[in-house]
Amino acid sequence: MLAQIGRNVTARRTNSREKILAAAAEVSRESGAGNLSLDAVAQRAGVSKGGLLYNFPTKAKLMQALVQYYLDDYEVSMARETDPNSAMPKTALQAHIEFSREFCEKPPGAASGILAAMADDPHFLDPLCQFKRRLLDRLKSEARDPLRALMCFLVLEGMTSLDLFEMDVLSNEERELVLVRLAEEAEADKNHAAASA
Amino acid sequence: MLAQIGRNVTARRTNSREKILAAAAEVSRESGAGNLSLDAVAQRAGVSKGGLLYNFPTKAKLMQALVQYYLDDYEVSMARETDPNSAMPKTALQAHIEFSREFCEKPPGAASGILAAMADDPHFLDPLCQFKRRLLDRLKSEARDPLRALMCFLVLEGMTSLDLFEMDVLSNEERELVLVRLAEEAEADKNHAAASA
DNA sequence: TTTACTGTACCGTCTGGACGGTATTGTCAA
DNA sequence: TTGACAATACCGTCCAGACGGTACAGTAAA
Repeated sequence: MLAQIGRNVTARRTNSREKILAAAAEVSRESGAGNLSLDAVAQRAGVSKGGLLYNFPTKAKLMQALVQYYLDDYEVSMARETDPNSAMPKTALQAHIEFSREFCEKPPGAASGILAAMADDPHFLDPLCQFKRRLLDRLKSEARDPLRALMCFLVLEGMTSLDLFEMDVLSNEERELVLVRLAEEAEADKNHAAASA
Repeated sequence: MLAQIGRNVTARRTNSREKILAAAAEVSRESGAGNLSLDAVAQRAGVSKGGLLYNFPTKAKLMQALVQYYLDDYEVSMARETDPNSAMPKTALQAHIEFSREFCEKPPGAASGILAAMADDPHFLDPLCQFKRRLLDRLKSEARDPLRALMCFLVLEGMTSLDLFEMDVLSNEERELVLVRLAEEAEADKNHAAASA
């Protein structure tokens, strides 16, 4: 019977939530961040509108979850890459560079949810703002030269924002060139930190 | 005095158009980029809805004008600052830095219209995308080192995108530090170009 | 007379979300 | 073990209101 599949209640819900979140990002990308309707999301997610509202009681809750989803994803990656117990722990800057690369290589508009949230109410981006500030502080504190760290941060910020808007301004070669250059910078920082330790 | 200025028909219209464009940006900022309604814009601009639709027959036309308005502003500034006949002609990079500084110093969300256009339909940003690509090519061609130019471009892109989203990530000091650093870079480029000429 | 509007009334469509229902699973006393 | 009840995870329908856009009559300046 179906019962043999260990699909317990929680897993069911979690699955639905993720499906809905992914669907919301897709719809946002396709119909414009400001035209995200619950009906469209529900349909795309293969869920009824009632089911959608069950998981996210209001549209605002959905938007918040969309931002949080992105943040959690980052936080997990960052923790994993910089884990001092791992074989090759990275510095925060190295991890950030890697994450930015992945961000740009992801299917276009994977983070369109962020835009949808912003379109609805700019305050939904407040957690993202605080997150970025904390990240920047960490990058500055780990670097030889805080200004360089700041510049690196902004370069990546520029790159990812172009990507977020799906503005194909940079070629792949240009992107790669920049990432390699930043990686060198990060490597130098790392060696410096190791030497002075 | 003011009456002596022949406020002709065109000027009247132009005035209305600018008032509407400014109002649209304000409304976009206040109610979220995706919640820009024609009624709200008309009210804010002190224009009837009929008058709004007289100037911009459809919402799409308004959005396009919003983007074009920003682009024209930039183009005019750029032409003025880099005019070889002026006393102190700047390089494109120097002008771009200056423009980015002004962008960040403007009243918050002066360019929210861009976000509103994007929220409605991402394709409205196509002209902006092409514009950025042309700018980047110009910066690269004028610089000693194309990669450095690209990095400078991205730093400014990151700075202005944070500003566009009204994410107060950078302090004023940090912004100034970055701007000064970029200005030095641009100055070095300029001297190099002058020496090799 | 033309231009550049104002003001009002209206229409069709879409949207968030409230609501009532239902099937499945979990709990727990008898 | 079972039967009553409750919680979970949805489905499908409905509706008041908002929105973009149209139509049209009026007006004030050039």
